Amino acid sequence: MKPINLKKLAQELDLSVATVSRALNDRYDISQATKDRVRALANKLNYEPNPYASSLRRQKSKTIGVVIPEVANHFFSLAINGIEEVARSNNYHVLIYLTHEDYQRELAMARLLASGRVDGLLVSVASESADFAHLEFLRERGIPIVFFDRVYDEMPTAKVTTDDFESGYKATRHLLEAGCRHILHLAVSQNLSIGRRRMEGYVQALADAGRPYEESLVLLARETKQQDVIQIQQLLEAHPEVDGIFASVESQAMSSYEACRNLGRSIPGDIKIIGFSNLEIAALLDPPLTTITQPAYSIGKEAAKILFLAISKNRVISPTQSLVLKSELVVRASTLPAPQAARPAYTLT
Amino acid sequence: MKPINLKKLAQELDLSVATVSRALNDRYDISQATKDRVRALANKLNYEPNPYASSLRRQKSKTIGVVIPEVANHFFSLAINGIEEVARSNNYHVLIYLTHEDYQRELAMARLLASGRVDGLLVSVASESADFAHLEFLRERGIPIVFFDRVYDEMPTAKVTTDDFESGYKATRHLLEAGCRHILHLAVSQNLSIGRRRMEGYVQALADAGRPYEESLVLLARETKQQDVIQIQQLLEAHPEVDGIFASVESQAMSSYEACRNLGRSIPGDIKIIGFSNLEIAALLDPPLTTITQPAYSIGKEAAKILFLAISKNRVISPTQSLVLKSELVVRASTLPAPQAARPAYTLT
DNA sequence: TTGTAAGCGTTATCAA
DNA sequence: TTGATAACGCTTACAA
Repeated sequence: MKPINLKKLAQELDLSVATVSRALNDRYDISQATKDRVRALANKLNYEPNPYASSLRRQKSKTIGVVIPEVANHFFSLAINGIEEVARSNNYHVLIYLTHEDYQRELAMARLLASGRVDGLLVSVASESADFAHLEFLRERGIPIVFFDRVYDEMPTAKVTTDDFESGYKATRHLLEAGCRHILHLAVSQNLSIGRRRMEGYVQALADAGRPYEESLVLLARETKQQDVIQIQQLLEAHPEVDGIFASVESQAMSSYEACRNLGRSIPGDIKIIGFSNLEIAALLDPPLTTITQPAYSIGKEAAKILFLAISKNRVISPTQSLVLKSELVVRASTLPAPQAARPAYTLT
Repeated sequence: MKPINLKKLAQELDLSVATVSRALNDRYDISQATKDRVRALANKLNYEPNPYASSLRRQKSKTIGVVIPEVANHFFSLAINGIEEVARSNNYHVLIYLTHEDYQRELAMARLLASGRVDGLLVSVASESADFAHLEFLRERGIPIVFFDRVYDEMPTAKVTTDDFESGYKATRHLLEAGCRHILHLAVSQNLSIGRRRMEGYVQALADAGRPYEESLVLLARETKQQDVIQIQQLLEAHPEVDGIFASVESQAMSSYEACRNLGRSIPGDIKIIGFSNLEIAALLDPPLTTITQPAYSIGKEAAKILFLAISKNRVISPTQSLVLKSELVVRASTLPAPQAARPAYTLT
């Protein structure tokens, strides 16, 4: 069954297509009587306007795009929740694109979005991406872009991030205060500014504590989780002095748990671990994981709000609209300082 | 800067719009020479066709919709991964709609999708939904629908599910074999066939073991996680005989852990727990959680494949294309039978 | 092999 | 207050 269109409604009502269109759009120049008649029939026949005809004519897609590295990740799925919420309340639709951290895919997606498919874009860039001409191109085409979390610093637009330097600093200082002397940093790609900032926080905290920064104690994520685990194990064996791990990526904290388990190192007895994470169940891990938790839902929501402000006002987004939200340090047993408390009773909070 | 369109290309090349269009679509009736000329300029100017004009004319949106209850849930985010993979390889775009288990939202979304916005739909219905007229309506409008996991049984289309009866049975029998006598079932809404099937498996396993089915030992999920925890605690206090929990919903297993912890019940000493879950870190929980794990990525992928078969062949989907994939029982410490092994050494696998 | 023109369904402009 | 008509950018008969 073909969908109803304006023409059919118009025929049925013995009105012109234009009048029907205006009635449905509640224009001032149509009489209440006809509006009522038109709406009644439209409802009865379940008329729904063809979005593409409308988009073509209005040059508005009523759609935004969300480009993220990954969706099977609590941070991004919470962010999507926030984004979807705002989009829905603006009667917008959401197209999802996953880059899987692959620059080529990000490039291909940018191409596809260049011709009006979306009215705006929320982007968290792939860690592989070093060149951003594809995003510049979209901006030149007039598509507003708001970055969140993994931002492309140089573009003069709004970015919603967290206090990554402070978080890296806090995390490292927390480990130092818990008695760690040799802290392994499982870092985010240094292509990304969040990676560099967290790293800077780490380095600064070490310096402030009079501890040396050792390049050999920094690892980047590999392709697969299994490779991460192996990589961490090898480093822990080569550097038995390591007594703390700061994971800047959620999955790396989990890999660290596995590596420690495989090597028979106790947490937090032998090694203390802190990780960036949005997993609700961090508290249920063995041992409960101390986390830096980002306000992922809010990040998505605020980024979307900024985007819709630009879309609705038809204005360029200014970098001054950028937002830096605060992450939270949630201390749990994986960084417990006292050796005698290495295995807290299960019934403790 | 306005995007380039066919007209501009045509002017520049001194060709007609039609010829340019045909050249770009690689039609047989255009000479290689012009094809080359056209493509060269299109590339140079970064021409990208307007998708909505094309959709309008071809009556094809090159877009599918995914309607799911929630994205911040490992099962669904893995399924999306599978879906996105297949969509991308078919050069399709993916619109995401989250119902948050709310029937009204599902209804509103169905309306929006009724007029050609998508060429097909992948749906996992909200647990609140009892009436499915909105989905029937979409089908009548000629939009192919494939259900996955949370299916609407009565519609004659393909459904991709897992062996829910068997899984419910296996989970319950596993608890019984581990020595449980009174098993609490944290069930999925009985509106949903997966809810009913898992329940039937639970009931059958009890019957086969000569155990009675007690209605009071079945709970449904509440609005919030906190409510779930409280509800479970209350039941455990009212029914101190409960020594096993079968959670048909991932989050309910976590709530059970919290409830047990709050009440000082040891797992698996006092209470053994098994849960449907796609969390990779089930093994890192305290204690590691025994799970029924669904092949979420494959479910998404297979459902999408069926949908694209229908879209590309322009054929109706037959219920006979339905697929039932197998879930896996992964035994871990949360259901360890022997009391002396209630707290396995940390270094054990 | 290429051009002309119609049409997809909607909205905007102008006239009545 | 309503109607006729053009236009959004693309594809496709049909003509040349």
